[in-house]
Amino acid sequence: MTESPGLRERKKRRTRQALIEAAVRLFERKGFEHVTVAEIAEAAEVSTRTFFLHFQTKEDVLFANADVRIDLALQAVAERRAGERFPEVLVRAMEQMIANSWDSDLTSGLAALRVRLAESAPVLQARLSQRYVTAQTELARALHQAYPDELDPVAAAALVGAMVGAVSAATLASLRRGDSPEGVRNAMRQAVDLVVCCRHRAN
Amino acid sequence: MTESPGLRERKKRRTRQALIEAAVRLFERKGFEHVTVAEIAEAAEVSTRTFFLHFQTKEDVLFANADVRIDLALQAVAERRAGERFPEVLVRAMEQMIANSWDSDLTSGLAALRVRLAESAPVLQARLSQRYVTAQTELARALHQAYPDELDPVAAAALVGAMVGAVSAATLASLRRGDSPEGVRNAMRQAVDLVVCCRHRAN
DNA sequence: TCAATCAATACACTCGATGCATTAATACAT
DNA sequence: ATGTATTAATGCATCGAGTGTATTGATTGA
Repeated sequence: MTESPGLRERKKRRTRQALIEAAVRLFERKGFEHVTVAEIAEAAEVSTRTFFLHFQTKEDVLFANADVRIDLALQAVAERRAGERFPEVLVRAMEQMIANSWDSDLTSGLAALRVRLAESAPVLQARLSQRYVTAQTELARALHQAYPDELDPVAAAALVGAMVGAVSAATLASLRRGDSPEGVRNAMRQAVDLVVCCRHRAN
Repeated sequence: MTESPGLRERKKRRTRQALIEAAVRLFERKGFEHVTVAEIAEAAEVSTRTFFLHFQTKEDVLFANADVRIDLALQAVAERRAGERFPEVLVRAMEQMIANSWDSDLTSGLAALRVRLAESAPVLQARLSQRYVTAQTELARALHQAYPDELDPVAAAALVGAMVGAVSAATLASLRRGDSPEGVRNAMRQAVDLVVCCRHRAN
């Protein structure tokens, strides 16, 4: 499937990975605000300018590869089956995002780190929040376009907002409480169930 | 009620107001990113340093006096009547916030301006999102403390997240669509109704 | 082996934000 | 009225994030 990436591309990915690991290590030790981009670059043995070649901002290094999650949700909407109603589609989209969170950020502890760091770094907290709202917005637009007759833009936004809002708030609360990855995933799933009101499902 | 503020205090408020008005005017004309703090200060005829004496960041000037809204919601929870259940309390809290939005930000067009500016200014978009999430978090904690036996922290977060998520998403969508203040308020109210599921109310 | 591409670098610069010392106007007590 | 304490506002120096631009040097493909 993937054409072998070539030496240049491999080296690029290596420096990117080195930057991420250096950043995470330094953030863990000293906190987000007390680490400069220059430090990160030095620890990764590249120039400061190179950091900004890979990441738009200092925060972005903590959200590397996280955009995939939104794409998964959009894909779930795009690949809906013929007669499927939008509540089910929305739930499937959320399940995709939850599964991906589990695989990439929850088990690795990255999600927990982000929330911990955000406690004391307003910029990071803002960026974290923005990601949820952006996901909401894009998912709402996709859902509106998939069901244009039944969901006007505002109704779609409200529906998706309730869902994503519940899940994100539950996730944050669970992470802040220090729950295990399994606990966080349970919190996410229960939030989904809460919004789907009267429908119960097996544990 | 309010002890006459005194000359010093009045002057302070005047410079604050001058900064706000200068900032809004410049942002409207040139966009958020293309206005420097130095420009704002110059337009308000104060020094750059003075700007940061009144506002923590360049974004904050667009959210002046907006923290009152969260306090109103918290107050609604604190002043709940004896036998009241949490769904009603939450709805009342939301109605407080909606009413305050209407009075201060919606009719003045400030809310619309913020959303318009946020389109092209990532920092501003992040800050805007952060405000919603912060409101969620604080309201959830208040509700949990008000009903500690019936709502554990995560459940409260999910419930409040659904409500605030729905309202904020609907608000954003409505503002982006260019709705009138009345239209936006309607969108907010419908979002509340959506979350309260099966309960209908008069227009 | 030559030319094209592109990741990484160096350097200069803008701008947001903070610390600190100073000024001058207001507030307050005698 | 007069002296003293506050404190809003200022000036100056500095840090750190982020960008524009030109350059170097290693990979790529012919």
